[in-house]
Amino acid sequence: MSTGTTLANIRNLLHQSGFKLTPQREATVLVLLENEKDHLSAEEIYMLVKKKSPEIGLATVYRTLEMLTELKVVDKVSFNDGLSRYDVRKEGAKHFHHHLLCLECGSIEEVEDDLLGDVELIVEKKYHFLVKDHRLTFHGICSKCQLKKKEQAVLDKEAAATTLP
Amino acid sequence: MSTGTTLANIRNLLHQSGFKLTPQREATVLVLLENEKDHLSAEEIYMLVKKKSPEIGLATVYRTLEMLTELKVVDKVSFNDGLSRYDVRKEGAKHFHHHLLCLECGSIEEVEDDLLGDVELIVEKKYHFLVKDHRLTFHGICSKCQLKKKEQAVLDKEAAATTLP
DNA sequence: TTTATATTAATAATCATTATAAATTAAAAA
DNA sequence: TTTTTAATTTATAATGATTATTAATATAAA
Ligand SMILES: [Mn+2]
Ligand SMILES: [Mn+2]
Ligand SMILES: [Zn+2]
Ligand SMILES: [Zn+2]
Repeated sequence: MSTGTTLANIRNLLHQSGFKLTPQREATVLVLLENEKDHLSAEEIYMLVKKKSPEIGLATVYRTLEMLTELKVVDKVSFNDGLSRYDVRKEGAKHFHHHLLCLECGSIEEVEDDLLGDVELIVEKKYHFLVKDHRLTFHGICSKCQLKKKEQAVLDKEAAATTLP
Repeated sequence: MSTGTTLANIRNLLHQSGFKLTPQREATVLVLLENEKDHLSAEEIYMLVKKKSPEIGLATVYRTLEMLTELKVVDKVSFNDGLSRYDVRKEGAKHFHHHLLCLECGSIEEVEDDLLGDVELIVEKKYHFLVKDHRLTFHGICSKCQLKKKEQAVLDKEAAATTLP
């Protein structure tokens, strides 16, 4: 059902680049693939990998993530919360997807649409900058939190109506 | 000559929010204004502030930066180099400007153009996400480094022509 | 002036990440 | 197969950025 990145693909990519897919690396890759919608930190990945391979070391996870970032299997992203998070790059997608970060609940939604084509052209023409990649995150309020706020506003109004005559 | 943020503006803003502009805070704000094109880290700001007020403490700089971020006087940004950088928000500009990060030389160029209007509309319509702010950074090769690369390619070709007959 | 509050400096503590060194594993050579 | 070499890993120490703590100082209120 998925056109996405598979373990076999990644194994080939590593071999082509002169690396081997050790059991530790395989366990790390599997955790990433099993959670591809998430944006896990190194520590979170480490905890999940330990369930499969309890003997793995944190430094190995960091080294593996660095390698996977180098090979563009994952993208390292930062949402201004003081640590790096890792995002599996979709196999088909030429461009990196975008993010919607909710300022209320902290949720992160993914946007796969290719929205920056025109913008990149402007940047290349006007600034003579050769674009290779991008990072785009919108900060705002997710639909759930907008609803919650509306409901709260209704409750507040009712409460005001009963206390003040 | 500048429609930008001034010390007086910031003093007012602090007072409105119930803070005072202490000498330490003033020194920190001045350093930020004197380097508004840069993207200084807390440590770099601390070093510059120490020239004006050698007795200032690093924690005070951090606290001041946190306050200024809260008041939207500065934006806290991260370029995946492991630390936070601070960017003075232009007074007039409603939207946060964009960045061009060169993967060769590490330089950061600013893009003031409002490029995301249409994109934000799509996000609001399709994802029902209420956009408040954004972060957009392009990764690529700056014009200088493109030139350097071209020149190097010419030199390489010449060298190959003289060694191999 | 006395008292309360805000702010600061100095420093310790924490958290994420990287470096180091010894041990283990896998590949290559003999 | 044994020996040697290189790659990889684990455990742990070190580092670097940021945050928390605490006692001192400055400012405002009573
Ligand atoms: Mn993502
Ligand atoms: Mn900037
Ligand atoms: Zn939300
Ligand atoms: Zn460059």
